[in-house]
Formats: sequence, C-alpha cells, structure tokens
Amino acid sequence: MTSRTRKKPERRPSPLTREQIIEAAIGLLDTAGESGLTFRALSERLATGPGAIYWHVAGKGELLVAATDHVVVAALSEVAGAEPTGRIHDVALGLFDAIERHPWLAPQLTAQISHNPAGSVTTCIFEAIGRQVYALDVPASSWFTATSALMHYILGAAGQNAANLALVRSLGPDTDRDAYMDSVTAIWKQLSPQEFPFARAVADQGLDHDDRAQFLAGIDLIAAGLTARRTD
Amino acid sequence: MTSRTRKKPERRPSPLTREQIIEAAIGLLDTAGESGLTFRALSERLATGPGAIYWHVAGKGELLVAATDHVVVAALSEVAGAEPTGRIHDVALGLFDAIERHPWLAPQLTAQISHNPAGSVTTCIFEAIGRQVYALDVPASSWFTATSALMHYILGAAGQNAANLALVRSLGPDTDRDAYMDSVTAIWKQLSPQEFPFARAVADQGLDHDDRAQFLAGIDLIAAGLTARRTD
DNA sequence: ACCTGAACACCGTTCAAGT
DNA sequence: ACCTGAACACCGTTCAAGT
Repeated sequence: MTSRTRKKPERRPSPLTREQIIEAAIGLLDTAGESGLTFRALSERLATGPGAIYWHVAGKGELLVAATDHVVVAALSEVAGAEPTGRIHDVALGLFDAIERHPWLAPQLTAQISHNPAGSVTTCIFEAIGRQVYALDVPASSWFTATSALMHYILGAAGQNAANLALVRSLGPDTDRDAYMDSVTAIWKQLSPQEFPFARAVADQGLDHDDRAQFLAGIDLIAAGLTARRTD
Repeated sequence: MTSRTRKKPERRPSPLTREQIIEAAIGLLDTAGESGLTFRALSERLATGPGAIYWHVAGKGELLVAATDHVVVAALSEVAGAEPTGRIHDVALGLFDAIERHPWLAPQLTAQISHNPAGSVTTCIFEAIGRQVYALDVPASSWFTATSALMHYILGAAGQNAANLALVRSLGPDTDRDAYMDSVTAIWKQLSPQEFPFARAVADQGLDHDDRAQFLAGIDLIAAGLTARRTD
C-alpha cells in the first residue's frame, strides 16, 4: 500500500552468504541431481541473479568442492562423536550413509581425490580411515596400501548402492529394491554359461538383498587381509 | 580445374560408420579429455555436420557407453590371450594399463557400473575378475563380495593413478612424476600432528614411487583376505 | 561492498531440406 | 538411406551499470 520507492529493482535485504549458497547448492544436488545444479536454478532459489553468486564463489568447480567438503566433514565428525570404539565399521557406515543421502557425492569424491590428492576432503577421509587401520595393528609398511584399498572399496561400493537406490526411486513407488535386484539377476541368468560361467553362477545363487550387510562383509574381507599379514 | 558440379555442398564419398564415429570419439577423449568430446569437434574431425552423427548414434550417452565398451573389451581380450596362468595380477594390470592409456575411462566405468549394473561392460569386468576369484578357491558364499571388493579397488586405484599421471603431464615436461609425488607428501608434512596424526605419519615415511608395485600390493592385500577366510 | 541482468561463447539435440 | 546446416533451448561466465 505504501506507494513510494517501489519502481527500482528490489535488492536483497540481507547480503548473500557463501554458506547460504553452499547449502542451497546441496539442496539442489539432493533434489535434482548433479545436472540439476545450475547457476540459474541456484540464483532463482536464492532470489537473485546468476552474477551475484560469483561475488562469493569462484565458479561451479569451487562450489562443488565446497558442497562436498561440507557434507563429508559433517558425516565424519558425526562418527567421531560416537563411542571411541575405533571400529572401521563406524567410519565406513558413516560414509556409506552420507553417500546414500547424497548420491552425487560418490562421483564427486572420486574425482576430487583423483585430481587433488592433497586436498582437504582427500586428507580428511584418508585420516579417518587410516586411524582405524592403525588401530587394527597393521604393520606400518602397509599403512598406505591398506588405507587406499579400504577407501576405494568404500567409495565404490557406497556409490553403487546409492546409484541403485536412486534408480529404484526414480522408477516410481510401485518398484521396490528387492524386485529391482531380482530383475538384475534375471538378466544375468540369461547369460550364456560358456561365455560367462562366473556371473551365471553368482546369479544362480542369488544376490544378497541386505546392502548394508553386504557392504560390511566387504570391509571385513579386506580387514581380514590386513591382519592376516605376516613378515614375508 | 574441372569447373562442373562444384557449387553444391560436397557429400561424403563413403558413408559414415558407427565404428568410425566410436574410434574418432576415443581419439578425441584421449587427446582432449572428457570435456573435449563434443559433437561439433567430432563432426569436424569426421568432416561432416553434427546432425550426421545422430543417424548412427542415439546421443552422447550412447557414444560414451560404446567407447567405454570398445576399450574395455580390447583390454580384457588381450589379457585372455596370455598364458592361462589365471593370475589376478594379469587382469588387474590389464585394466590398470587401459585406464592409464585412457584417463577418461575410470569415471566412465564407475558411472556405468553404478547406473547399469546389468550392462555389458559391468558384466565383462565382473566376469573377468570373478574367474580369478574362483581360481583362488574362495568359498562360494564370498564370491560376490570378493569380486566387488577387487573391482572397486582396481577401478579406484587405477583411476587415481591415471589422473595423477595426466596432471603431471599437463604441468609440462619439466615436472616429473617423482617431483610431483614429493610435492604431495610435502603438503601432508605441513599438517598438524594433533589433527592428522595418521596422514602425517604416512607422509613422514614417504610414499612409494613405483605405482604399479603399489597397485599390485593392494591386490595382494585383498587377495590375502580372501584366502584367509575360514568357516565362521 | 555487493547486486543486477543483459550479453557472449559454447553446449546437445532436432529437423526440414536436400541427395 | 544418409547427410547438411541452420535453429532451439540451455549452459557457465563476464561485466558494465547500478546501489
């Protein structure tokens, strides 16, 4: 009703924050996936123009790095807050769950670990996993190898789980996880036993439907290799 | 000099092939990286228009899948041609080398394995690794877990190696691998020992400079876990 | 200091028109 | 059947102009 000072383009009342931008980006990534994070969509959600974001953030790459960092730090500090049992399961499941909540995270993490091995996220994850390796009484000469093996397995397996889950959800509420898994094994069962004897055999024995248990079994399997080490 | 029939736009003499397109795409990916594969750049290299490609290929996604398939099948069949020693090292190194030659391969593979678990590449890789797991006398109940663990480690570690190598190359011929690795450990050595005791300890003992040996050590470590398994 | 929004160069994809 | 090339809708990024 007050009719004065209205024609000029409204400027935002409170200044934009880097934090706000990162959180909006995470929301967009969770909702619309990796391709959904757009400077236009982001600026619309923040009620501003595309150019405004560049005042606080260098570009899309930095935004992705910041979003990844934000989520991973939260996930790992949550784990650290638990009892000091020092189990690999805790940190493994912490990352597993974070990746399940944010399916865009796994590709981002592998890319950032590859392209920036000394970066913040890389260091945090390596440290978190490595401490459990240390607690496992692994000989010092195997520290790097053991931590790498665990890290790659965790990111790979968790990423696959998250992608599967996202795919099932996108198929609509009529499809559930088990039905989808069965459809995958069904395809494998049509494979020729001459060409693909192993895949056929695995499909015939049926895939485990409990993904968390499956995931942890892999962790235990690798851990068994770490502790089985003698001096040789 | 012959001045007749010259004004109409020249059509290509021999028809375009799907195979030609895929090979050109691989060349472009190898040369210019993932972002270098463009329908415009591709059509220029093939001396045609962007639209022509769509007659043979559904879109960029299918092209990427086909290129990945092409490279992986070649790498795996090469390994199969060797002596029937049945060593995991052979297939692991086959994939390691293929990924080193084609750095775009690792992200592509993890994406395709995640989003299409019953797809052609996924099945081929799973089968190739799985056969070695079988040859290792792993109990059937661990087949899937063991093969998954090995697969994720191979792709993750090989991808990181390839990315590092590509980064070193892009830094120019004055930088070599060892100097780069040292610069990474140098950064880690500046980490606070309170916050990052493990990463510091690993940096202080120095990273191994032989990546293939490092990679194979990881394979052996996981394999040790597979065979250490008892009935429990 | 911080924001606006038009503009630029570049994508993947489509499609009427040609041969 | 296969190709051409303009056109469309969409990107990330820049930047003069504003407050």
